[in-house]
Amino acid sequence: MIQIYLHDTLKQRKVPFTPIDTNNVRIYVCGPTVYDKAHLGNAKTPVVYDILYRLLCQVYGKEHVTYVSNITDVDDKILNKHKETGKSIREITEQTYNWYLEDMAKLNVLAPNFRPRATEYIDAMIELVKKLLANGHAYAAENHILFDVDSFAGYGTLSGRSMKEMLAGARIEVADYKKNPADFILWKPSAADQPGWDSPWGYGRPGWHLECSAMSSNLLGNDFDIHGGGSDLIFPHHENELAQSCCAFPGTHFAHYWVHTGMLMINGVKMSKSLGNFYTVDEVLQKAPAEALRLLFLTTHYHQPFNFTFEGLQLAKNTLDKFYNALLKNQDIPTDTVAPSDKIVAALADDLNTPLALSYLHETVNELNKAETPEERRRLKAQLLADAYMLGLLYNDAEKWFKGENDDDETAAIEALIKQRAEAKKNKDWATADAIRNELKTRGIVLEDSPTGTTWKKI
RNA sequence: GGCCGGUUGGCAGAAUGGCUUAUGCAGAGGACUGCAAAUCCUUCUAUAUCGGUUCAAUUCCGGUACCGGCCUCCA
Repeated sequence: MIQIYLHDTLKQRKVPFTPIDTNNVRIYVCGPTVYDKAHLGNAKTPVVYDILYRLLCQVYGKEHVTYVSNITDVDDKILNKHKETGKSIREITEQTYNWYLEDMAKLNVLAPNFRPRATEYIDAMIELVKKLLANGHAYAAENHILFDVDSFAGYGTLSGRSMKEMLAGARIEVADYKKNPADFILWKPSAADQPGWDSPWGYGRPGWHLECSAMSSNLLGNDFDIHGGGSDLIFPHHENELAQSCCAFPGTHFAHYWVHTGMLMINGVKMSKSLGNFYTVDEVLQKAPAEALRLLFLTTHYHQPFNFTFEGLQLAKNTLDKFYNALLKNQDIPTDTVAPSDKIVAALADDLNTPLALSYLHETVNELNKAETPEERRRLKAQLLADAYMLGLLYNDAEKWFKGENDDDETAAIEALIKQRAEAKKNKDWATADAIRNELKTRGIVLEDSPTGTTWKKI
């Protein structure tokens, strides 16, 4: 069994990955807060973990991997959206959730085993707060329940900062009822017109970090293998999850490996809602197929910041044109199901080196283009598709990739013109032949002549 | 201010204590083609900077510069 290496945030270096139980490898990834259409950053992270999921399935077997990715559907941003638009909370979260699922499907992200929603785990969260109060890690102040940071010696280890450092440059406005400025909210009161649930501490709602602790322990157990998310979640979100989970379940370690993805940048600046420099997945997909966006995400190592440009998106599209062109030329070759190549698996096992894996894909495509015998083509085509599957690529039909969804009339019209041109070519009437080709080109259709005839593609 | 990460050719982006530093795009030349397109072949260009360790560093260590992230909601 191949050894997987991952960059662990806790150890701040690449380490060999050893699951707690190879029969049930468990991974939890923080999903989006559903209050608005997903932006590119919201899409990049699930694409990265989709690769990790595919790798874990390949190495340990699909039935031995449990992948959980949550949906945050209780949050003040949703509340604000409700105030702005007048739409009900339920309407906002349902709609946004469905948009998110559509985006994920377009990006060929495999469904996790569970997509738990925070509102379905309120009882579990209340239980967690009770435990923390009972064992002295939480306290009540002015109707809030707060986590007592000083009660957990390990606080700050994940994000690699000491309490002193955090306070040094802190810009937080500190509520005066906090014993320590870093104490964070486990449960807060809701006004009558705000969403809330009855609890031992009155009508209220959970603090942000609580849901992931509750859902991970319910679905994966108190100790599980990998916890993932964007690097902007390291502090305070993951630090706080870690603290409250370890304190609620003494003797457990919560996640054994922490994996974080680099931020998506626009013109060298982190893309974020608060800065307003963001693109939604939706609007980007108006300009290129989803697969091009997926491939673009994989051209940079996940741990690095990723700079998004529309030029890059176009290059990714061109790369896929090259790949699909090779598949198109070998359409008639039967597709065998084979295992992914050792090289691809090794590249991904080395902390998800997707750029290296992509370079192998290029090599295979080049070999396929050069292959002379049907046996060779058959072998290389199968290899290419198996390798591409590990990256979640080449999931489209080659012919559809180039021709799109056309109605029969359009197709017939194009083919009639190609037939006319073939006649002209036969008579060496190059002027007519070129005129037809140019006419089609203005309609975005490119012709390719070959010894066996002429094929067409949409650009 | 504190903590963390980065700096590889025209661009994107891997890898590596020494041998030819991938891969893709772009550029140059060629094959194929009626001409194209697609494809194939050949080819030019890079390790921020200054020190240290070493027989040998782009790679390890330290300083400097620049860039970015986190420290507040964020994937």
